[in-house]
Amino acid sequence: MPTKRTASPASAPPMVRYQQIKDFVAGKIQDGTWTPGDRLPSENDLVLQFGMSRMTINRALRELQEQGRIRRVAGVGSFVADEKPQANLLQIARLADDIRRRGHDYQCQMVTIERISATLEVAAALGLHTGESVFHTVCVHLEDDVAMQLEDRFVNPRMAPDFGSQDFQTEQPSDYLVRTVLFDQMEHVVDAVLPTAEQAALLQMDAHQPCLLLTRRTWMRDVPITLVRCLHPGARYRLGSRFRTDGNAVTS
Amino acid sequence: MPTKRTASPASAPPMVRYQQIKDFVAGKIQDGTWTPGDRLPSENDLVLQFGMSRMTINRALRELQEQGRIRRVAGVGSFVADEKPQANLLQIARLADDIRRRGHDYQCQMVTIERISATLEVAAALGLHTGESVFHTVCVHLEDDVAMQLEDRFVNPRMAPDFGSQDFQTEQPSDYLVRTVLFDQMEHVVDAVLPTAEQAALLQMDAHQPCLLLTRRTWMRDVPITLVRCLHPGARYRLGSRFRTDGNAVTS
DNA sequence: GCACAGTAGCTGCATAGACAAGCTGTCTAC
DNA sequence: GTAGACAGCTTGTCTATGCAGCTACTGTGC
Repeated sequence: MPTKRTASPASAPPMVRYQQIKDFVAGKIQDGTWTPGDRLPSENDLVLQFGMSRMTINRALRELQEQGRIRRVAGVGSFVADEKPQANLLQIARLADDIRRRGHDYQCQMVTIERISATLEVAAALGLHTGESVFHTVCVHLEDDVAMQLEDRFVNPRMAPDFGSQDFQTEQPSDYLVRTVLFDQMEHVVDAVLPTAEQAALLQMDAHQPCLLLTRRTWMRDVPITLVRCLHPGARYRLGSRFRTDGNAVTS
Repeated sequence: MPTKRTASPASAPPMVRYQQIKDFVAGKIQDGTWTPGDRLPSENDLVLQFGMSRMTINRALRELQEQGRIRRVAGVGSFVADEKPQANLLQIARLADDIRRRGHDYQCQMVTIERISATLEVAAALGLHTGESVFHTVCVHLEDDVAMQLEDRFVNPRMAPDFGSQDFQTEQPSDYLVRTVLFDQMEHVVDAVLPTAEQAALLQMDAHQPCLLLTRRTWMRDVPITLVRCLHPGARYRLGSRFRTDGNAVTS
């Protein structure tokens, strides 16, 4: 069959074929259809299913492996990787998992759940106009009853319209967003700051001790999704990353 | 011509063909034969030069682009990327360049250059025995005469035996190391701390204001090269990174 | 001198086929 | 029953070729 490039409407991204496969697989993983350890269809299965060349399928899966989303073993197959979505960068994705992995008790205290008018700063960060309505949550993450993080989150209602009607006693805001909203871009900024008196109280710490402030923003196709400010007592938390210059994360 | 895979001796890495091209190009960049902005041979040039298929050349160059080593423009050509070795992560590589890029004045004050016996902590970080000799430098980096970073560095003399005999008035320790010692692995840890009185004095800051402490270690083939502790006044400096989940760095 | 169309060269993507190499389960010879 | 050979499936790599889309240059007509 001769190559027949599907003409791409100006509205949508070009969507080259290997990207379609990447999105297909990433979507299955994202929505939970395929879970860590599951076996993916073989390259030849996907060739038959999508009618593409094996080289195209191969490129898609190879890039997914480079991103750490899947694991491939020659002679065996491809499998959904164990979850560490952003392990390549600062390992912040899952404070809760991190705490549990160390064998400690994790708890989350919701402090605030509300819908407010965006301040100038929040509006700018989320690409909205000042005064537009945004979701706002505040919660404290505890390790063995010691406060590790004060999470202050703003969510663009255009990207997560049902955010306000969730029960955040059973599921954390971050887990809900990860589960329901895909993102393709992320920004981290790290500051060292002193907490306000109120923040220090919520974190059960001395207001004169320094904190790490991690500000994270995420986007999908250049549309902002969420702005989170995570405040960590400096004495209790640090950020780290280790990697090889060839781009592969260090496994140890 | 039929495919004729060159048998790989057990001693050497497999050296698949696209990797040969990657090494060839990376080597030319590393040794300075090709400098940032230089145009690479076109894919077809390399096809002729190496006698490989264009798809093989294409894969090599595409992966080099994903690593940020080269820049490719459809219809124009491939070029050596402007140097930012670790731009994918925290953008810490070159404080001096960063300051100059913002159009400000940069200066470096050497505070200490010495050879000392490794403390327990330093020995552990550099994989040496306590009491072994290590190089130690301290310097302050200034932006428009304002202290931005206090750099406290320990260097493994096995990896950089001539480090002690350099003239650090003309070249910074970090530049000398980047120029002479390759590394293939790097670790970053970020803390929020209060400076000691001595540190605060060197940084011309209030000792009660928080600092970002960035601790970086580098390795070559699992042998530690250097341990650096960079202390930044929290009010004057922040760390940031932005990236796409498809692995490509965000250009803006 | 200038605007514009044509063209050559480059990267980006896709294909079909082939061989290599690793793993697993089966089947046979003993 | 067990050890070893083998077939079959998987991923990894490479080739030769083609088209599409982009950019820079060049020559032509005015």
